[in-house]
Amino acid sequence: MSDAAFQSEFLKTMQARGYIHQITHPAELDVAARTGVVTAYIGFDATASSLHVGHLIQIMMLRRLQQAGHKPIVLMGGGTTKVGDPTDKDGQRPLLTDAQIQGNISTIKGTFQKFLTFGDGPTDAAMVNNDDWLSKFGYVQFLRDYGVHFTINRMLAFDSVKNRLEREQPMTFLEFNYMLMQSVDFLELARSHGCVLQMGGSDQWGNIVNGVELIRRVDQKAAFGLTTPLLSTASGQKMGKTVGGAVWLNADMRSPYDYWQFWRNTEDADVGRFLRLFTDLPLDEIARLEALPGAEINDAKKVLANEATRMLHGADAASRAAAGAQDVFERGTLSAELPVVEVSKAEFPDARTTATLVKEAGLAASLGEARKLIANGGVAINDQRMTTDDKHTYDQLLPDLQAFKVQVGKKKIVLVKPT
RNA sequence: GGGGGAAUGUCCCGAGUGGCAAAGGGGGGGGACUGUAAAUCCCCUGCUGUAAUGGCUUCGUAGGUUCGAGUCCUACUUCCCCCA
Repeated sequence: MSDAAFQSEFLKTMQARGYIHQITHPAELDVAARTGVVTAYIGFDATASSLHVGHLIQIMMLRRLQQAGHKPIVLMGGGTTKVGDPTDKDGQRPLLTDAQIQGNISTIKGTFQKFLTFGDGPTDAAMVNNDDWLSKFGYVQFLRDYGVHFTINRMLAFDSVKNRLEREQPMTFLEFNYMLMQSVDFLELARSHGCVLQMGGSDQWGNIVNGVELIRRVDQKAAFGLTTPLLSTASGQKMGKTVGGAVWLNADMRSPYDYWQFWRNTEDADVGRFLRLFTDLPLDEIARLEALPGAEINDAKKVLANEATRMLHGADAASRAAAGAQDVFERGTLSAELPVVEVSKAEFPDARTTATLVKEAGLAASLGEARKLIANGGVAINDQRMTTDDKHTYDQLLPDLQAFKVQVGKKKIVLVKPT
């Protein structure tokens, strides 16, 4: 992919900021993006009630597209989610009910409004749901209209299928059809919206190429595919997994404070890359930030955290998160941004033990785990490191908050408030 | 329809053929060193618990043999491979 000299603003930006892994017809796409409005889409399946940071690079691509004067389409996979994408999976996942899928779509939708401008204008973003067309096909009609264009020989060669077979993991016929459905999506959007480009993660390459070829073969129209590199951290971890599990984008599943923390904890070597991908800062400013020596790189991480949090949760939430972080980590004081867990005094009328507090704070799954943390020196109550499972009476509550400050490790702090 | 194999600590991979709470990895968690980073080193990783050579629950499911079963027997379930 050494398509060094792109002419279009869109592809130049995409290239410079590190979004491009593969493109199907780079030169042609470059011309299209330079001479007119390109309509492009990315599909998102509704497998959870929120998207997570793993989706963020895709969302940002749509944002870059719109910024460059083109038209983004968000495709909600209401129909494809019913089947389940087999890519990168060892086996069939439990199937979601229609109601679950509908629920997930409704809670996911809002995220896109933070990043894109929706409307009826020529470059306004649109949102569609592939259930609208996929669920209308009859089986025989679908096979006759689209099945004829796919050979099993070829489908078996795609990684998503091949890996399963090589690993001797079963792949059901249901999953096998996912690829066709995604190809039909692209064709449908090409016809109804003049969509010419599908983007996605590198694992979607096979699915995307199939759609491109379907359009070129059936409608003899230009169609393109573009994939992003697989995002991992510099030390090889899959991006987005942290102490608290997945990094959700919905505020009710991961607070702005925690979201800010996620970005603040970026590895040194990733700061520049993430600034380019996940903020709108100009490239020269990013170059300056990532060149900061030694511990000063922390300032770049704060900028990253501020910008990323602001884009998703708004300026107020971002500055509160930043101020909270300053209180907690730089001044060692309390912050209203810390999560609060309310517990009942009734069960323990006199006092709570350290282990009980840790468990109730949600920082340990069981009392045994909490005790191990204490034994390892990982627990502090009200900033006092605990080495034994002591009792804490309620007159030891922090006076201003009427709560215990429960800390596990360096970064996990919860206020436990008995009521 | 016939034959052969496989399911292990509910995150994953994977040893284990009568004494096993079950080797070893990975992942995860804690500590030390630092800069709320990485790398490195140490510890932990079934539940419960007066941290007891304690109790309880684990090796696909259900029974059986045995003082004792992940390990042996029977049936069943699911998956893989080969033959038809």
